[in-house]
Amino acid sequence: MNDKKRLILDTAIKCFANKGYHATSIQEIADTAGIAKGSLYFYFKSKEHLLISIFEHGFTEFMTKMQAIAGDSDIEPRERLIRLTEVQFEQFVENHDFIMMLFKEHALHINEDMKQFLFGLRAQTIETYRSHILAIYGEEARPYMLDGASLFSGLNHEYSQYVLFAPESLDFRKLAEFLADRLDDVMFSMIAKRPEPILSEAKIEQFAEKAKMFSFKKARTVYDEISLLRKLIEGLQLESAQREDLLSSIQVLEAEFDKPNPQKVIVKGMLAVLKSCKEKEIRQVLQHIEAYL
Amino acid sequence: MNDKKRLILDTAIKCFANKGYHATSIQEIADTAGIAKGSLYFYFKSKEHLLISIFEHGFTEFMTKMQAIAGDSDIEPRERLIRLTEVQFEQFVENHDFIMMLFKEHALHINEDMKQFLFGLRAQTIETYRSHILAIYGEEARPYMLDGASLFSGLNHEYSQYVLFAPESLDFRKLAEFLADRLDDVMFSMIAKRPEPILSEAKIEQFAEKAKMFSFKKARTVYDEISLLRKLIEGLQLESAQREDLLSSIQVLEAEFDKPNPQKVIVKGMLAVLKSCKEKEIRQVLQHIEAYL
Amino acid sequence: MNDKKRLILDTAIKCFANKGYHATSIQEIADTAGIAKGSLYFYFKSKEHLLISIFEHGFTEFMTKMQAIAGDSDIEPRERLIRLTEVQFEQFVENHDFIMMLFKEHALHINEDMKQFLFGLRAQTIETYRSHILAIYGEEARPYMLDGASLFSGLNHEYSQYVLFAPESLDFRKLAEFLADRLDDVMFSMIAKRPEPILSEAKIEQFAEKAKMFSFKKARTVYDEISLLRKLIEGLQLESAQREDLLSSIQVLEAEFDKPNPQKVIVKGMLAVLKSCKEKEIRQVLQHIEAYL
Amino acid sequence: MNDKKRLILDTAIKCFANKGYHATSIQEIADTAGIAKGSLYFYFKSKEHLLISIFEHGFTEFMTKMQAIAGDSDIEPRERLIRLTEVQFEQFVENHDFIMMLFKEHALHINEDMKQFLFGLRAQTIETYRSHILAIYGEEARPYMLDGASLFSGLNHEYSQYVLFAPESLDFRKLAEFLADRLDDVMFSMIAKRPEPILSEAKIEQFAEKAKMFSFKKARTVYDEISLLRKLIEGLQLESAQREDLLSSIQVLEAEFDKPNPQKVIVKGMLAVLKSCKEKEIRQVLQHIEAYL
DNA sequence: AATGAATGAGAATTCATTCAT
DNA sequence: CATGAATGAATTCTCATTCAT
Repeated sequence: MNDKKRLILDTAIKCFANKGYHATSIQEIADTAGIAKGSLYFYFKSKEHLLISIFEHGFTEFMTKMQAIAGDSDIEPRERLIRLTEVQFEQFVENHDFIMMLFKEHALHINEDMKQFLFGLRAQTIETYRSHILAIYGEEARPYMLDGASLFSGLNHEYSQYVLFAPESLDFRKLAEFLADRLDDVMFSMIAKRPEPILSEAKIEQFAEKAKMFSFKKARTVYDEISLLRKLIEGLQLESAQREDLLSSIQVLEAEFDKPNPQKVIVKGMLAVLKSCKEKEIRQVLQHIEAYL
Repeated sequence: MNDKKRLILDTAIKCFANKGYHATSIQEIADTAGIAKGSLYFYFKSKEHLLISIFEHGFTEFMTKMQAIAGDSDIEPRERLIRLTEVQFEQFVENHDFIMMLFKEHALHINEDMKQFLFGLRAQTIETYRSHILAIYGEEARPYMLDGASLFSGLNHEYSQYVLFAPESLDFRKLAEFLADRLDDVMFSMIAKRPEPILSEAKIEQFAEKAKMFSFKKARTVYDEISLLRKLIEGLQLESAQREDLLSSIQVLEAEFDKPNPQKVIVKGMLAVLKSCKEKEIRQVLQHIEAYL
Repeated sequence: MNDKKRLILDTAIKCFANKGYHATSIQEIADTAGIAKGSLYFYFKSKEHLLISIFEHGFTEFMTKMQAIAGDSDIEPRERLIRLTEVQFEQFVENHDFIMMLFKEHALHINEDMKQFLFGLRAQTIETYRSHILAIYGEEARPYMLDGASLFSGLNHEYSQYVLFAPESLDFRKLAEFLADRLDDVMFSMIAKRPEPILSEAKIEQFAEKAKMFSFKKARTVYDEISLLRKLIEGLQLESAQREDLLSSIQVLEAEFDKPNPQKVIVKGMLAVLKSCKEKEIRQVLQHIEAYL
Repeated sequence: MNDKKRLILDTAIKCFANKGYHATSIQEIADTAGIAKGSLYFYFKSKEHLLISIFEHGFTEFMTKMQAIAGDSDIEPRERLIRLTEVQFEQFVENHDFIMMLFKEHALHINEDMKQFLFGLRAQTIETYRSHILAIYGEEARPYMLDGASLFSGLNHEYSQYVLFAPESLDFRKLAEFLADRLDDVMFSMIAKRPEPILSEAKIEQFAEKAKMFSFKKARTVYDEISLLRKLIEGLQLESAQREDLLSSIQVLEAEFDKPNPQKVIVKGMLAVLKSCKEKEIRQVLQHIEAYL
């Protein structure tokens, strides 16, 4: 990577970490980096793409080291988990600003891709912990592997904050061992006492489902929404050409939702057509319908 | 509280929870609430104050219930912690959008007050857990009370996500008990094995210090500001023509402020000239000087 | 129409007439109208839409008067053509700036709709002249109706320039009569001497075809365009979610065009989805496909 | 001419013909030509000059052939006009993109020279036609030579469009003859019927005058400018605070210019204050004053 | 109380032009 | 000659806030 590009990237990370993505202007990044605003656009085609680049670089750098350890089967599982945690903390320090940025704006849903990516990341973390737990504690631990993974993730996340704010006062190796010991504590206890687990594959799945299609609400059925929409549009004063367009898209929409497997694209497309109406109320209804996707 | 005000507040919470504070426009809130943009300003004097109001209401609602339990000494400590956790989850569901908003934009540092407030909140949570730990596990647990509090906080936070996204599939009482059991696991283990604690009062203090003072300002006089300005400008690499322009406007500025009745126009004019410097720091100083008018 | 909206519209027409669409900035329009830049956006959602509004209003105003005359069968055909021409000149003066704008930037192909509209306009003019010629000169003139219409259009266009720049020195009635006399001259001559006509339905059609799909590198069928689109999108680096969306909309698009009566809305909708790609080349292909509607 | 220069020129013509001058970026031309943006500036000192070069080359190429014919007194006048027209059409095909560009953006008034040039071109065309008409139809045609020239120009222009869009389907010789025949029709008719002419030398002159001076400036002294400024500002409806600000800056301005060595900074500053007025006229005056620095 | 038109500062982005290599 | 990185002014557009009604 180009020096200047790197400079911009690093500066942007710092700025985003300080004030958040939205509160940081391109001008600010350029000023801080000591370059002209236009130059930034030579390297990154938009603010959004700058953020995406940050993520790409941040994670590849971060992940390569992590995965080298995670995949090293020479190391015994418990030690591997400890090393993983230790290296994670080291990486936190090394990529302090990047991680800080993530901590600050937990959900940087700039676009759908980003959302999917961040969501997938979390899923992967839990997955890694789960497999380590199975490897460390054996088949007996299977019912608790998801709870164990979540518990460890929680502990990890909590101490990460201390790592981020005052890294010099912590011995990462010791901290990782400490956390592994605590995982031992809860795992051995659960294996011994056999409480009912909280999390199951099904629940995690359910959670994933929900989290993904968030920002959606329902209150009315799609059909209610669609017929409300029709009424609203009929009430507008429109050119006959536009009116016809809108009403036929509503028809298509209805037909699509009637099918056993409505095609997402068609719904999206019709909504896009309907979005040519700027009416407040209509927009709202469209958002609601969008939520059914 | 007025109905309309409540409506705006709830709508805003929902919007902020969906898209984040910065990505939500006042227009959007007004539209969603079905009121005029101007009306919003009748109830809240700015977007910032709207957010602050959200926090005030969100937390008072949230905290009153929590504190009723936390302070009820009739309940035995362990049970109290469980109830506290349970009620917390219930509150998460009840104030779903508000909590979602907090989760999404972890650090809403709109202004210094907000920052202090959010920071204090975290401190208070840890404090509550700590005192409960001491009460539950006795003096032996004292060296581990901070680690215990942090561990519990981490577990809590992790499962909170499941609570937020799929509350209907979780039994909060059972979950709270489960988490208390896990706290038992780690506390008893630590008390038994006496490992070296990770956190100490001193370290927490140090962390607090670091986290708090990330940005700060100090009051200066106009003359301080002006001389700071001169230094900054002298430090810049400029064309001699521009440099001269800038330095002479500083001179005029100083001379003007020295007069018994500085002419506002001249000050304004000189500031306008100086604004040709796009440097962030200089801009800031100019803003400060502008404030003296 | 709102006063302020009208003011903005009129000002914009004037500015566009003076310097052309591209060379006129929004700031300039706002300044000239004596309003704030933001206000303009309250009434028109973009510069492009401002232009579209100008066209809509300009033409409806213009056309209503023209069509009242064109459709008045009480008036004898030759007199009707004269009156049409006369009123056209009067309208040129009344809507001076608007017409000036059209003269200046002959092809304001801001978007495909605009292009189609302007093109249709010309077709309609020729059509009007043609029917008048048939009515005036009878069946004998049929072989020359297209040439006649073009000749008259040419004469008309040429003298329109004088009308626009120095209307006060011209008597529109006399000018219209003069032009009608000249049409007589050429029509009678052609009817008498029966030269080979230059234009035929087929040639006009051919011309229309060419002119419409201009800016196209080569004429392709919809299917070619769609498969080109697929290739382009497959070549992009996209998140799997978006990629899937795009590819399935292409599939729907193909399926729709395969049907005997493709539904316009569905095509529009799919195009709307595909427009999320901002790539220049893709955009172009989308415009081409749009043209098939 | 250098190969590379020719390449750039041709590419630019093509781009300008496709999208218009303003809508085409230098980057686009460079990309299409397959050269670096900077290289373009080696051959042409600006986008404007590139356009001017296009015109120069386009017209010299175009005109040399035309003028060879126009000036060939061996050819009998009517035949000369036909040949002229024929060659014109041939040239249209040969320089298709260049002509297309002219048709698209009818008035490329990039600067005053360009305007004069394009205007002169039109005048010259009319002049050529006029002299041919006199030569063909004799002194009797004198009263109608201007109308005849305009009529022929109109016919010519109209059919040029067909030539541009579908050249392959037209026989240029036949078309030219056809148009000459139509000129015969109208000229003989006018000579016979002696209608009142529409155009006269005086009117053409008047038209030229009007068309030429659409924008103009005249030099004033600083003091004139300043007092104009004061009048303009006094004519504005302003808050008393702002009004005072502005008027006092005008006073300072006047005082400063009265001094033997006006301080540049102060002038600049005052102008900056005055720029808070967004009025177009005021802005203009400010620019003029700025020029005195 | 409520509205929505109006504002203008500031945001992202584009682009002609320059310049060191 | 050629390049492409760098610039910064200008442009379109957004949005929190104000204000007359």
